[in-house]
Amino acid sequence: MPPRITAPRGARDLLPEQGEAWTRLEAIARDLSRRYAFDRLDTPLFERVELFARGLGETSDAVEKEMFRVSGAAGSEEERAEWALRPEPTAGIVRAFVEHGMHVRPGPLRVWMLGPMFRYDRPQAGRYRQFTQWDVEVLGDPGPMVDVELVELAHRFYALAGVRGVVAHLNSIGDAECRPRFRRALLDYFGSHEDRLTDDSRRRLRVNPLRVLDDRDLDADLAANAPRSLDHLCHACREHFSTVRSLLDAMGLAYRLDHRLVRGLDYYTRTTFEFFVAGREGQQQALGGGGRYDGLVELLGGRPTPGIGFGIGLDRVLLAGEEQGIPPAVSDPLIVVVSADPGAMVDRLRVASVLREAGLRVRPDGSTRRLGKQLESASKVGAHWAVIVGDELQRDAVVLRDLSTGHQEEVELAGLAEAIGSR
RNA sequence: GUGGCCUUAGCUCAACUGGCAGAGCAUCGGAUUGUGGCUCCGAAGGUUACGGGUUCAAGCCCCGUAGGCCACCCCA
Repeated sequence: MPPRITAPRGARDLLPEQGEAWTRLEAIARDLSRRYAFDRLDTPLFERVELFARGLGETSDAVEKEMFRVSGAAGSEEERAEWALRPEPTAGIVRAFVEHGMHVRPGPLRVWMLGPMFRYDRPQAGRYRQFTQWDVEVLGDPGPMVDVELVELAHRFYALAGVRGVVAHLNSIGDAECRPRFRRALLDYFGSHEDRLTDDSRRRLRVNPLRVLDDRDLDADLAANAPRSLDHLCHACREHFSTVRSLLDAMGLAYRLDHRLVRGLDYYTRTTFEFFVAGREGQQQALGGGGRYDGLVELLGGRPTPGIGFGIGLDRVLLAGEEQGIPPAVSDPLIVVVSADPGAMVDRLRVASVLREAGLRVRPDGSTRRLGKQLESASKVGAHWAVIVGDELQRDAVVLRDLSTGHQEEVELAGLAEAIGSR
């Protein structure tokens, strides 16, 4: 026997029994996208490495150590890995925005996307090399109203998905004008305490001082006394953030200020947020996150255009739901068409066809087993109804049996779908 | 990328000190040719994750690899 081939590390199969739950989550995402007036925009699963390097920042973890690289066919010009599977959606969407000159479209562009993202890190529960994200982006809207609209949208998604106790962590990390000052303050502060930093943080201090705040090994007092971005915001950023906060309050949306929330990707400016189940913040289980990126379009060669968006990890939402004991998703009632006559294949197909025409969910039993076996099998696959095709067909009728009660009666074919639908 | 724990049938797990690889559930068939869920009988299902080593003998001991999980790291 040849060696067995298994799924790639960190990638999973979606099994039939999980399908309904995924379909339900995706349906919520699609419906909310529609209700909040976002239009669908899909970009390729892979892009040039250069796009992510420029967009997310050379020193971001996503680029520095998690890039899932792909190359062209052996012998092709692209045999060297020049592409990478997308680690996040924003860079690709902004690339498309610039490439297709979408800045000339009327009004801010509001788009959504749903699909797999890839990061080459070490898998763990809730952390996969391929994971699915629902993403929304708004380009050309400086806010601050839209900032709050997005936080509200995310909250609504979690509520509909049935995850309770989701809390938004919020921060503002300034813009091109004030961020350099904040950066310098961090450099001065951590530079004078360099002996108390981990090796990793010392390295970060040189390449990206903001991310020292991400270090969870940071001594408590060192962290508590560290410069806060909110204290270094320029006037415009301070105004922006203050309006965001008052709008959140007015909308009754709870949030927690998190001074250490700086986000791992360099493109963020001003408002940043991450969503957690309250009390589980420490366990690397962010359910979603996002923020404003007012400089990214320009960075990728477009005209200066503000942007904001978020991504929600559906895998983790599903996990959180399971942990909270959310009842499993149920599918539509199933009807199985059975017959004692092995030759009645056409009859079974025709009856099934009639029911499907009426929108019902039907699987005909194609076997030649005894009727009892067919009914048993129907029960086991979870059918609610059995339609028994037999001699009654000469009178244009079949027997409709309720598999949960055992009650059955002869029903005219013409009224069968209605008879099922009315119960 | 670092450290730790784990891997036996589709699933959950047994297998004494290194001595014939098993059970329950699930699947399929029969008892029962137009009436299921219960019961009884039977079948099928394994390179014990993979590769090597020690041994008369390895699921068990040793080494390596892969995968899963946990803690880091980071994020969704």
